[in-house]
Amino acid sequence: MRWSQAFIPTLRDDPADSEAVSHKLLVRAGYIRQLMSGVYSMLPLGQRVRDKVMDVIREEIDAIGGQEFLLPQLHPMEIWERTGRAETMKDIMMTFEDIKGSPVVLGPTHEEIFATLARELTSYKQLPQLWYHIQTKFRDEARPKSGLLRVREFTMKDSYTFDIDFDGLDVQFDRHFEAYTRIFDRLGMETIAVKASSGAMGGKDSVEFMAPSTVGEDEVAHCGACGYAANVETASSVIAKVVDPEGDHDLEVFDTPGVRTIADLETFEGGAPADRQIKTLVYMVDLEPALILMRGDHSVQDQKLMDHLGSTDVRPAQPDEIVELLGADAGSLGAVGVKDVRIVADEALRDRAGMTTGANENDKHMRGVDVERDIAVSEWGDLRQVVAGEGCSTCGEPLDVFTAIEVGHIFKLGTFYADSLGVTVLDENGVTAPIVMGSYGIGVERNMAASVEANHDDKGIIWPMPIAPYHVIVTLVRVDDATMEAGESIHDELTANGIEVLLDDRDERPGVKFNDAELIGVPLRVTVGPRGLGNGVVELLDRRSGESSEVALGDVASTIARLVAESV
RNA sequence: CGGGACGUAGCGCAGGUUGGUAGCGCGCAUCGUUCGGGACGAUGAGGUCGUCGGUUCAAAUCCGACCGUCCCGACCA
Repeated sequence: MRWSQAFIPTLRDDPADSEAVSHKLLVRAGYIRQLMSGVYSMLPLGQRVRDKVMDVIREEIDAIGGQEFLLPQLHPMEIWERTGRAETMKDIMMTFEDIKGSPVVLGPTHEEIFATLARELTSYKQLPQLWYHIQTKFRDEARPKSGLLRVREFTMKDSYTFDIDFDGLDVQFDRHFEAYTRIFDRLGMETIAVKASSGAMGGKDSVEFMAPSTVGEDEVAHCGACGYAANVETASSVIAKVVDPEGDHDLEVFDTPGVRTIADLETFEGGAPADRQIKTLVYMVDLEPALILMRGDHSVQDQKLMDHLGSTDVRPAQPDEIVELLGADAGSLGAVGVKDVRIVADEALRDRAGMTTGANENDKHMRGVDVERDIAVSEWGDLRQVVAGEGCSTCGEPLDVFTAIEVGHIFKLGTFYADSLGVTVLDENGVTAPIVMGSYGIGVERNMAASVEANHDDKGIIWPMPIAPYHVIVTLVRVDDATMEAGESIHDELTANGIEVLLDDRDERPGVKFNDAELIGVPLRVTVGPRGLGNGVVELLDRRSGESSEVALGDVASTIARLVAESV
């Protein structure tokens, strides 16, 4: 491809409405343009990378036995009602009515559709199956952000497995785990596989592949010593026990004018350190109030709370709901003496004594609280948000906590879809058995962006060879006849060897061309100019290392073909 | 959905408080000089100032409504 004929609109300045590095670079380097919030056009370079990401995924899923389908983007609402997900996913579903007035959904995912096809499976002899497709998904995210990292229209590879039993599911799950590991490696990313909250899928195991990044939306707790890794939505840790004063503690209410926070009470005369306070939070769980008790210096992890309660209808109570329940405002709340309300206490409060907490009267607190003696705890749970430096629950070494991008997610779905859609086969005894399903997703464009997050420098993108839009860029320092001729012959020879070449034949100053080459991130650059040609050589530059070497004209094609073959 | 910011040429921005012929840089076109790390000179093209309404002799500027985009939070298999 000749750059002079290509549409590669590079920009000198960062776009004003971007924050994430991958967003800035993909726009500046001419890969993408935004059409509306969370919706992007793929320009020619972007489309080439997208295609390559899909190729990598396709190769690895084919390698574990995948059969590629292409399912529709338009779904009848009715099929979503059958599994109940029309309701659970209504907030992100794009819907409209067709000309007859029938409700239609722009597919946010395809479990229902694949499961429907799977009803044609009739015998255990046909199992296992591994089906997948790469298709556009629509999710009306409340808040698209960070360029391609969180969008409303995107491409996803989603695969689905069908087995006669859970042992078979385990095998397919493990194969996907291996395939995903290879995919992210080829996409140039370090990923950590973490246990995730099973969420509303009702499945058993769920593993997320996380690429550490400051712009990631998920937080991961990771132990460098033993390898324990979990989304903070499920992570647990061990903490040092706080030693409470010995002896008897008498309940005592005392005045605390103006004290509204844990920190206030720490510094207040007669107050208590945060780890000797009880934090009382009011939540509405399935529309019923509940008290959540935490140690003063701990935060409740909402997802852990939801998992513990077995409900997704959980929210903090409104100020007026709090007053109605306890008779005081947030800042003066406590659970002592509270009856007929569900009280859930964090494990860190077990056996604690002589604690301080709110007295359910504004500007008053209560000291001398022995948790088990004074509070009618209805259940205990691990509700605490893990913090960096706490002990690993497996080996005790300090945990690291960092943000990461979820680049893939694999689920053991179990028989949820089999049950709701009637996906069954006859087993070897002739008995009807539900098919056991797994589902496995990778967002294509999100992985493009995540790869850029992991592969760039201050000059621009540094694509890993397997997904680079071109393997090599041939930069002509001058566009005189001799240089052009040499450049064209290198381009032709490389192309004949199956190398993808971008020939920068633009009549621009060398600095402009070098900067553009670095910005768009092609891994190899061949610089052709009169200076080298006089000696029969060109310069070969490695984008990532910045190392360059002189290569004789006759050796260019073979040298590059070897480098590309090594790194694709 | 709550909070904040922004919307003026392809891109990045000024102008707005004090209403009166719409500006700067980059990019773009033509010509000339230049040419191994974002050149220089000359000439030029390009804008319903987000939309609608109001105030006014006169609105990019003041007022109102709406639309859009980004950021923080909430939400999110």
